[in-house]
Amino acid sequence: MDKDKIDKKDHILDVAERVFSELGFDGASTRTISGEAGVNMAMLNYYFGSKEGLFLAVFKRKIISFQDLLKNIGSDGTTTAWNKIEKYIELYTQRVVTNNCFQKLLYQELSMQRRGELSDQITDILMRNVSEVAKILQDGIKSGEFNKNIDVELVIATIYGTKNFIVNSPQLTSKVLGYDIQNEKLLEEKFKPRIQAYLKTLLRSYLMNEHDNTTK
Amino acid sequence: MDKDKIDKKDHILDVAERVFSELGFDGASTRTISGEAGVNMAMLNYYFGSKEGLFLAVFKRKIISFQDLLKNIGSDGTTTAWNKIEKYIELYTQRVVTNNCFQKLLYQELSMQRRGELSDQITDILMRNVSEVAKILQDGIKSGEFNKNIDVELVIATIYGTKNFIVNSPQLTSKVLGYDIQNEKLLEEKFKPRIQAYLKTLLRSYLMNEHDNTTK
DNA sequence: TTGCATCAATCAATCGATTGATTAATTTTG
DNA sequence: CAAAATTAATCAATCGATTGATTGATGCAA
Repeated sequence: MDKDKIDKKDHILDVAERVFSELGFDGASTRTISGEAGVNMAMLNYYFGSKEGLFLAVFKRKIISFQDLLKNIGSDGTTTAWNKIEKYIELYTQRVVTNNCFQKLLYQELSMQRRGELSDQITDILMRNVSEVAKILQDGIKSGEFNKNIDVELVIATIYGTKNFIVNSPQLTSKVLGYDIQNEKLLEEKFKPRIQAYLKTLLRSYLMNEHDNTTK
Repeated sequence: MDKDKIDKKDHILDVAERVFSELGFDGASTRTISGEAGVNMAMLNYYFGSKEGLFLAVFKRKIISFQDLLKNIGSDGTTTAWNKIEKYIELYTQRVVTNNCFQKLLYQELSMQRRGELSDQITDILMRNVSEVAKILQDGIKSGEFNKNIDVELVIATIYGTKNFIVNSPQLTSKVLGYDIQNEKLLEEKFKPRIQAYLKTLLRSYLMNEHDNTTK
């Protein structure tokens, strides 16, 4: 049945996403992926053409959900810039919790500039996210809600970077934080509220308190 | 002569550092490294035991000098905690500018948890850096210099994460910042002063301004 | 319905290439 | 000479990919 075929492809993509996330593109062999997915090696090439084709398929499937989520952010005209930032932090951290394997894979791949076409696609999509946040910040400056001297671009680097550091080096951060970042339950119950509260306090301090930031 | 041997080893390490940085651990074959270094393949194993040993040697050479510098900052009893943080930011960003290829490699490797022993060793060494900063922060809290509600561990994640985000996804951040992060001259002249000023302002706001951070 | 053809799906087996590592022979050095 | 350094050649292992054979389901003709 056609449904079975789609389910199987989807299952392979699920497994591939996890294995790629854990081992990277090079480290994840087609044998490992097919083995863990419970399918014959040849099926990967049969369905996706090549290892790289499989990798791209994993990404494209996710990319679609990216773009849908994007539309709900920043378009609300009835609230303050700070409320938008808070809302964004909440949405963003939630997505990290539920997709942290993929998030890791995403920035892993982005940091290896090999496979140029793919890197360009990822960059373009992430740029839309970035532009959205930048717009919120700039609106907040214009309205006087935020300090006029803030470094918009580096604030964005802090939001994404703080999260990435934790997600992409779980071995290190688990040691630093004192609990296992890779445990889903702990991630949801302990990490999520903590980083949400932290990012809100950190950004409110920087964006809304008085300080001189003459150099830029 | 003994000096020649050390020089040759050092030359291999130089080349290996560059090739690893460009291609990652997996992508860099021992043949490529030995070829570009102009030595026989077997010399890598002769000197460093294995590919992993070579990688570790590259890593250790880089990290040791930095750790000495860091310890000197932390142990200075004549200055404030904030001055130590400022000093650390300066030292750290300088390090990133002159070693950004290696910095990228470092966190690339850390984000792949494969090669357990290697990851563990990297984690241990980085933990020493982290602990040093944590100690400065905690001392600042005790002395009343910093807000008592700050999230020490996540502040560290912000310092390292902000930098990593920029260094590890240069394609994206170059677009965001408007200039090429991979250009050494621009990195030194534009990026370094900018991120130094930003991190100082950001952290001073969070660490020293009044704010409630009840949730943690 | 029966018999035949078609086609996607799946499999074990194997391909050539490349990997990191090792050997044994050779050269250099002290 | 003896030890250390260096080499070419080769090792077994693994990689991604491809092959030809087989399966089972489907459609169609008689």
